[in-house]
Amino acid sequence: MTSPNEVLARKLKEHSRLNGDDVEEISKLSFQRRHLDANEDLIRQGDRPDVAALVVSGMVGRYHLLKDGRRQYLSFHIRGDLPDAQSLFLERMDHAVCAIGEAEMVLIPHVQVREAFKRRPMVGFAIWRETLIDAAIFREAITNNSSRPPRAKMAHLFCEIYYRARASGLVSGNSCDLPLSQTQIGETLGIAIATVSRTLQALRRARVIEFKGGRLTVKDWNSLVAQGDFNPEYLHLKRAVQI
Amino acid sequence: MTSPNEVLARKLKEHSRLNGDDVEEISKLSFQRRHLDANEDLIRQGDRPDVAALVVSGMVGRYHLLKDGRRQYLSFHIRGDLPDAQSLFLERMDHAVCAIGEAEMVLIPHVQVREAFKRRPMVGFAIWRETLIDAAIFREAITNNSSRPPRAKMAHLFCEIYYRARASGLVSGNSCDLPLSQTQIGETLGIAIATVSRTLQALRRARVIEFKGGRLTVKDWNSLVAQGDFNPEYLHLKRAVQI
DNA sequence: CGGAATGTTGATATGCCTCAACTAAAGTGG
DNA sequence: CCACTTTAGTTGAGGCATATCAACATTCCG
Repeated sequence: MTSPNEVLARKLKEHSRLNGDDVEEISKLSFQRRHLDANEDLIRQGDRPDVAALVVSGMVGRYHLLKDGRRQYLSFHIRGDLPDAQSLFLERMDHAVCAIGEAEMVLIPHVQVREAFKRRPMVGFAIWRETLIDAAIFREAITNNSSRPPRAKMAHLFCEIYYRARASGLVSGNSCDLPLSQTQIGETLGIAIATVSRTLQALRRARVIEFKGGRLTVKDWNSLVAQGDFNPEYLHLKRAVQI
Repeated sequence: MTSPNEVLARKLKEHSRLNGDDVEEISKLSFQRRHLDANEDLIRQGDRPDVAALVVSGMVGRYHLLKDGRRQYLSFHIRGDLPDAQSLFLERMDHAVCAIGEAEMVLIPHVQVREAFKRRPMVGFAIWRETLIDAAIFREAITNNSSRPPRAKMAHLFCEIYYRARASGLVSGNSCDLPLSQTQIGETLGIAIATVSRTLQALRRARVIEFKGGRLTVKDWNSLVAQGDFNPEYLHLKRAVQI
């Protein structure tokens, strides 16, 4: 059983060079565990957290709440991700974080993380880099949601989720967890649920993916990449992932 | 005439607390000047910059280049902004930066900035915060482009630009520079140029804004805010700006 | 002054949304 | 464990907003 500290160190190593002392510093972080039921909010818009959350298992999503109550999902996070790392330096949450399916989290006090930065600047830079990759993912979402037709949007979303899962060792065979509902996919890509349903069926019929029971199965990666115009460079991983 | 160092310090103070030593450290940064013609690229997708760019005057934009040659603009930057601060920790550019109208830039070597972080961690945290606010702006763009009709999108865009200009002291009377073409507005919001033209006219007819000659004039701020569902909290400024 | 870039306008087409009715699956309590 | 309720997904019909296309007007700039 890997500890949350190891989970974090492993994730940071996907993009950053950490030496023994850095990993040692990470291993000293203490934390509190937190279980999330499906759909439960971890943080709400306007909150002022004093802990940083780390995903240990399951999936969480970030979202904006609109005036009329609708949601706009912004990103999804898996094991090793820090979905609210920004709260280290931005007081108030400008968005919320909720569980997609059940999730196990770990909460690390901000003060501890800042102490770690002082002793080991590389740890700070690695987490900074993590937040910069987040930003790159947001940029890609702008492009995806603004300039591609529904089928390409969806293909791109699946590519990103699958690729990141793969990089984190969460793909088995050719499938990974993805406990999103079709409604949530619509709220992510800015398309109506009816369109989500029909587009999914088209992708299924074309034998590109399978998606049911909260799992995504990729049957034809090359086709999915082509249809989503997916180029993983924006994820800034140290080494390209083999799929 | 304010120096680029002062421009940067002033900007960072919009969201971060810096003491005399921090400002002193910023004032020691040396740099190279760079003029950009309208539409000239500063950096391209794939580049590996070893300097960080600071906008001294004018406006620059970040954009993705799509397979078919179209552009998706991601954000716009004014005096004091660091449009490629991320390059401090992400080697390769996943997007390009170009001038919107003419712009004066200053290029600060990465090594110098990193030295400043070592001596004055608060300077590093302030720039980190700056990149986190960037990310918040990207998130807002996801929501804007994905879940609002054209008129609201455009109103929101104008709100953000005007509000940020105001915070940086770049509004005179009730107008600020905005040298975007209608084509570029379309490439920002993901709407066709014909729609941009018609929507602009609607906003003009409603006496909400004026937009010509590269300047944006806000005639009815409250109406613009209402139509764009604009809430400036995501900009994370220390104090709300009076408009 | 002439040419290119930018913006305007109208006509037409269509992709996606909306709505509604239905089916299937999942969760709940007796 | 089954009946019932709720939630999630599917399907079709229809309308509308926005894209597309094309012609024209205007502004900018050399």
